[in-house]
Amino acid sequence: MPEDRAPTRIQKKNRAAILEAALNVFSADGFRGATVDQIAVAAGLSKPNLLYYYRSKDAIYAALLERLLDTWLDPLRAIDPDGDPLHELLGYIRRKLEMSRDYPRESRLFANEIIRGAPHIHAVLSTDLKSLVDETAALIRHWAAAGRIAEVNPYHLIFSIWSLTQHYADFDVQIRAVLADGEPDPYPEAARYLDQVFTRLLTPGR
Amino acid sequence: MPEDRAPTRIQKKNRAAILEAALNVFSADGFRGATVDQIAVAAGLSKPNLLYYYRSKDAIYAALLERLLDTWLDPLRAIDPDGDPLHELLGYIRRKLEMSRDYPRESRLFANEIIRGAPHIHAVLSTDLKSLVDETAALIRHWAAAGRIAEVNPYHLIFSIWSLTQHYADFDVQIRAVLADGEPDPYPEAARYLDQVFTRLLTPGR
DNA sequence: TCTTGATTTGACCATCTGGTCAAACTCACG
DNA sequence: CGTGAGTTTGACCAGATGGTCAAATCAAGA
Repeated sequence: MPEDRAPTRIQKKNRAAILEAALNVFSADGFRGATVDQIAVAAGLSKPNLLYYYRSKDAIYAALLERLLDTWLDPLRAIDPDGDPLHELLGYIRRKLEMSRDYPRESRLFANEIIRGAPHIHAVLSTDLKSLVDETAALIRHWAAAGRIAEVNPYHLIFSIWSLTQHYADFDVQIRAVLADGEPDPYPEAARYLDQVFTRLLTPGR
Repeated sequence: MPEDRAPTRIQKKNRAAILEAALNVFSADGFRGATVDQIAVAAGLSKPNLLYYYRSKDAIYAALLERLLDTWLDPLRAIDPDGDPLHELLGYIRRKLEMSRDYPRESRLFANEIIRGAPHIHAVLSTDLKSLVDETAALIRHWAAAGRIAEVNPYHLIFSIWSLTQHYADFDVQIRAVLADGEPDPYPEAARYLDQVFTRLLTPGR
């Protein structure tokens, strides 16, 4: 599988199928819990065939993480420094919550990686992620200094947004077990609740 | 290993050592990632010796989860229905955050179990946990109806408390990677931030 | 001290798992 | 159609892993 040449039609198709299958398997069973055979079957390939496209289990996992990291941070990058602060932040929260709803596998994949100590992406966290968060924190601080939102610790604000939104994907079973009686879909109410929380937190003036 | 007779001194000592070692290993590597040998070594026993005390890897894991579940829910049970609502809820939040700080292994163990779909404790979630949450939700609703705290969805309030506090244990590496510059211990600031969030959310009267 | 049940262990096993390899097959293009 | 690169596979391997077992060792009460 020459990596310098342009990928053939079959390469594109199979690589895509492998990553899709790997996302299913890794997010459900974790890195150690997943087996190459499982991924191969899910991708509709034999094990040696899969290893023809990715050298190793590690390589699949690494490719998957890399491809997803950008998508995952896009909502944060989409905050407009020139927009209305409260509107921008509530919009970010809404987008993150929608990502939990629409991409729970991705959320669980990252959660698992971080819980394990981020062995594969620690470098990215303390460089790319850190700078992105530093920038956003500066922006939030600037907004607060101008009196346009309340004074809050910008880093912990960001952590709390990540935590609250991703919780609905990562702890889905627990949430559904507790809410078993009523509405089966927790997301509409979650959206209302988070809006309430952050509106009350961020609205300036006592 | 007679299970009906009273445990001997050696049984007590070794079972405790095994559970302590298993907590380390399972919380760091997950169920599939952990090996019986690893746990045995960490407990200072040979593998067959360990399997003399617990029939299987599954049995160790089950015993560990069972022993921890109660401890984990104690702070919720400690809420006093006759106390001051805001004080009780902020106290619960503080206790949960302290548990994240002092028992991160337990937090990660549960997080891992839930993310995997709670295969071992799903029954407990939809019975014991659910009733405990239902009770607390009723209490919160009652407080809100009496105008003593703001009107909030009590279930999502509880979810948000779990989410925000456990985040500091489960996503520790990420938090420290992002905060790398300043104070190495995020907990004091986290406590202040969470206090601010929930005080603003719950204080009644717009 | 003797005896009996509790404890410990070395050797072993079946299965699973990540990965290899040579050979076979397929596809696109001249 | 012929050909060479790209693709697929059955057979295989070494190491890891959960678990077993008979035999050896130890602890404590009679």
